[in-house]
Amino acid sequence: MFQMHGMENLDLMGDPSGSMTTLTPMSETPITSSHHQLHGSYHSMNHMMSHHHHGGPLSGHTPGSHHSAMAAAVAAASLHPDQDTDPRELEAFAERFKQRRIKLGVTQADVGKALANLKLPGVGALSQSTICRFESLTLSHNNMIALKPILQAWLEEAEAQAKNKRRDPDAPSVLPHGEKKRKRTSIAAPEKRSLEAYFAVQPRPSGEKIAAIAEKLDLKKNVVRVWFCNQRQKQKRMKFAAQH
DNA sequence: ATGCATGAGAG
DNA sequence: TCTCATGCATA
Repeated sequence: MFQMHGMENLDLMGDPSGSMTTLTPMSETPITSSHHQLHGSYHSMNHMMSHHHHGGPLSGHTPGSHHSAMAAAVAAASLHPDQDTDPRELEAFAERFKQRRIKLGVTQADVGKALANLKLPGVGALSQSTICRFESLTLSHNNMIALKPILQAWLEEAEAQAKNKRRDPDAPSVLPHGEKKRKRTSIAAPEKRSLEAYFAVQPRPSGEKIAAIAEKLDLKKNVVRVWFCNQRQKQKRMKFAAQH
């Protein structure tokens, strides 16, 4: 149970040129998102709607002069860096968040949608995936820090309204019909094991190595490239980060 | 809950 | 090309 699949005699591991590539210590300002999109009609809408995160509105300054409710959140985030960037604090908050969210009878998807209603500058809706990942700490440290004040703002708002026993029967979504759906490639277990073996010795293979691996495993080069990218991202997620 | 994918931004 | 934030699709 340890088959080194397609690693036979392919010199994919040797790296004479010492291509250690970058070791970026996160020099940018990856704060949060700004995108609104509900359901995917990924047909012709796929390259125009998508997302548009990064360098988001929360990246350091408030465009224009529109601080309001978020000013508090932003202030909190910058006035107590220690507390807000502390992995344990994040972990504690994530747990509290989830518990209170459930107490309110709100789903992860609901929270994501509700964020858009908070009208915080540059803060739109988020997906169920992201809320789930926040709660389970499976986001990067920076991402957790960026999302915390936003989710905290939502939580406070939601609990305030819960007291007033507010209820809003929102209209169920009407899924746009018959649009092409994105298909998810599934990498078979044997191939995945090989990829993991390669990754263990070379997490950042060059384009040529990727091509070689792809051919060996009979996978699209892009699939292999993306697999490595996602694998690297995984390594950086809080859960496995040796920070706590 | 998580696998594979997209796209903006930065080299 | 890579990273990073994020999401659709699916198990």
